[in-house]
Amino acid sequence: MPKILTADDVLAFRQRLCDLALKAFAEQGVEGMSLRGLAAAAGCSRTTPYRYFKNKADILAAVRQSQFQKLADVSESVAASVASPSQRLEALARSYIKFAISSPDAYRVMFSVNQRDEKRYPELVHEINRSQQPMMTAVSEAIDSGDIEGDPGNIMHVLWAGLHGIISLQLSDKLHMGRGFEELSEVMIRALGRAVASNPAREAATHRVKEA
Amino acid sequence: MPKILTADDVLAFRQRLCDLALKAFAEQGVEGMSLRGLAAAAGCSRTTPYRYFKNKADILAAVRQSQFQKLADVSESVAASVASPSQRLEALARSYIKFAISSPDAYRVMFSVNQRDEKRYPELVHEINRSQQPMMTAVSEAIDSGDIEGDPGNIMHVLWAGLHGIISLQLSDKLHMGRGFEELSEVMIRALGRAVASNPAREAATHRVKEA
DNA sequence: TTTAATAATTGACAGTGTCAATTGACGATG
DNA sequence: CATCGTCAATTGACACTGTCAATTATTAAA
Repeated sequence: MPKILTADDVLAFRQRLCDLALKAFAEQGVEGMSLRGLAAAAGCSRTTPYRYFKNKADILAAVRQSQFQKLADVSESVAASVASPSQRLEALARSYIKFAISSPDAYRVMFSVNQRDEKRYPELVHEINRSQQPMMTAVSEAIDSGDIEGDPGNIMHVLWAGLHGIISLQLSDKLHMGRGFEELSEVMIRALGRAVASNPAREAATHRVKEA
Repeated sequence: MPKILTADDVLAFRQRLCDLALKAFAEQGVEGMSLRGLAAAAGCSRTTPYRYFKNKADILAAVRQSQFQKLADVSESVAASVASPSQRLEALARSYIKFAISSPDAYRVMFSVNQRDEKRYPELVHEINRSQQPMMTAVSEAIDSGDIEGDPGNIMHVLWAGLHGIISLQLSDKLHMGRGFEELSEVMIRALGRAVASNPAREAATHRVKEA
């Protein structure tokens, strides 16, 4: 162990702890993710992590930030590869779903965790925003091109809400039937696309569940 | 304190503890909801709750069961008051949203809580199912009447996923703009209605749901 | 080699969930 | 009325946890 930690050493150990934390979270939930257990798994003493993180909440925030960063990266990459705003929206939705399903524990730690004082971690907030921006931009462009009408933030949130809802269902095993999830994803994606494409002002005050 | 506890006494104390638990959860989250704090608030000693509940998880399950029971009751009541399946679906969606928004803490404890081994609490599972059944029934009836086509469970889940997504957004303060939530709710409700009513088989051969 | 800085460890404390042993209250019984 | 036996309630205790202060170990600089 060197006397002076290089910045790389610090980052490496932080990343190592984050990986162990995610694994512990996946296996035993937030409760089971104990600092002492983490330290033991890392092969160091109990309080060593305190030199790299302020406290337990700090570690959790770092874990979440790291995962949101991954999601942001892949989203930006997907967004850069599709020109048409509407097709880009669909591609983003699919990659979002793929990300969640292929890393269920990451998705869980990102969203199913106490986000009471999230704003105390500006870097985390930044990554969260960055992960949403590609979808936001696609919606804005669709609005500019006249395909959609409404507030970009709100529309983006509706899309995201639908995705999040169906992903949550899948991750908590509410969908038993094997290929139910793929079908539902398609239904949801198209339903939301249709919601975006419609003009609520025209249909005015009466809302219908069914339309002929 | 009487020597022999009547069944009513037991239920009363359980309910009392559940109320205190919900309050603690609302104020300090799951972590802050400590058994000792609960006991102190109830005016009894630390281990007295152990005579009424097996452990902490048991209390949480009871709290959630109690809330799901409320939701099931109001849903059944709403369902009984609307004959038309499609209108009933819409009414159920609105009452569902109203329930969540007027009791945000209850909603949070119902869904944003570690549901790892939920199946170990059959009564809780029963209330959860009961809370979903009115919507399920409405969807089934809509299918029987030919308005909709597809698997009732899956369609119900899509509806629920959308509602849950937008409610989650609202409860975590992601929607800043004052009346954003009402607008989004309307968009979501109509979008989902349209999803149910549409026939994707015509658009693409891979997925199906259908229209009137 | 000595020194000063800093990484890492250990000690300690308050707080938690939980079980075992103890105390306390009360209806039934002699 | 006094005693007993039962069950509710309390206290004691243990193994945990997060976290800070004090201590030790390590190593670059002098």
